[in-house]
Amino acid sequence: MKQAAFTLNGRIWIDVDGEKMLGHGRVELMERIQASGSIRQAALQMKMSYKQAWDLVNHINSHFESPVIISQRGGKGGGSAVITAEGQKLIQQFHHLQQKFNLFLRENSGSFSF
Amino acid sequence: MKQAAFTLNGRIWIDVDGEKMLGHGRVELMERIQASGSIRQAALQMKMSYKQAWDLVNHINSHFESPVIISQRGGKGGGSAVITAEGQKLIQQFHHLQQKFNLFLRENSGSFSF
DNA sequence: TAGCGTTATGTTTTTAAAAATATAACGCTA
DNA sequence: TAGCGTTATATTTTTAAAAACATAACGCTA
Repeated sequence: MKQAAFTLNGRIWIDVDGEKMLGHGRVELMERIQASGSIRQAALQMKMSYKQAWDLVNHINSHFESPVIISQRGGKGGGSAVITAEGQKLIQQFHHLQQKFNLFLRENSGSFSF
Repeated sequence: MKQAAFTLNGRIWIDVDGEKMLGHGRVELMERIQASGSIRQAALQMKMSYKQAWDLVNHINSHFESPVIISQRGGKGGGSAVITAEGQKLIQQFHHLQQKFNLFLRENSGSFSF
C-alpha cells in the first residue's frame, strides 16, 4: 500500500486503584446530564441506552464518598439529575488535562521519518 | 465508597488515514519477532494465537510500500521473520514517543484536587 | 523423498460485550 | 387518584470480538 500521513493519536483517563474511573466519554456524559438535567436525555444525545448511561453514572459515583451525580425519581418531569460542585470540578480538571494532552499530540505528531 | 489515589493514565498510537496502525502491543510483537526471528515464537511469548500475530504483522506491512516485517516459509527451522531497518526505526521512534508520554503522565498525575 | 517446523490463510466455534426488552418505584400534575 | 416521564434494576437477546481448529505451502535436513 501507500505511505500516507502518520499522525500521533491517543487517549487519557483517570484511574482509581488501577481501574478506569473517568475518561472522555464519561466526562461528556456528565456534561450532557448537567446541561439537560436528565440522565435519559444525555443518553439519547449520545446514542447509548439509558441502562448503559446509568451504569456509568453509578460506577463514577461509587468512587466517591458522596455521589458527584445526584439523581432523583418521580416529581416534576418524572425525575432529574444534577452534577455537584465537586463533579463540575472533575469535569473542569479533566478538560484542562485533555487540552494539555492535545497539545502534546500535536507537538509530537511531526516527529516521524520513516 | 472511598476516595483513593487518582492517577492519570493513557495510551498513544500511530494512525494512518484515521485507522490505528501501530501501538504498544504491535511494537512489542515486532520486538519479539526481531529477538526470536519467528512470528510463532513471538506469538507464544505474548500468549496470542499465531493467526492473530500474523494478522497484525500483515496489517502493519500493508501500510508501507515495502514490508517492515519480512518473513519466509520453509527452509532451516521451518521459516523465519526479520524486521527491516525501517521497521527498527519505527520501533525506536515509538519508544521515544512513549517515553515522552510517560513523562507527561507522571508530570500531570498530581494535578487533582477533588 | 519423507518429515519437520514454520509461514500463510480460511472456517468454525466460543466468549464477551453491547443492545434490547421488561418492569417496578417514585413524586409531581391534572 | 390516574397518568406521565423519569430513575433504577434485572433479564434476555443480539452482535461483535476472540479463540480455536483445520489445512496447505514451503524449503531445508536427514
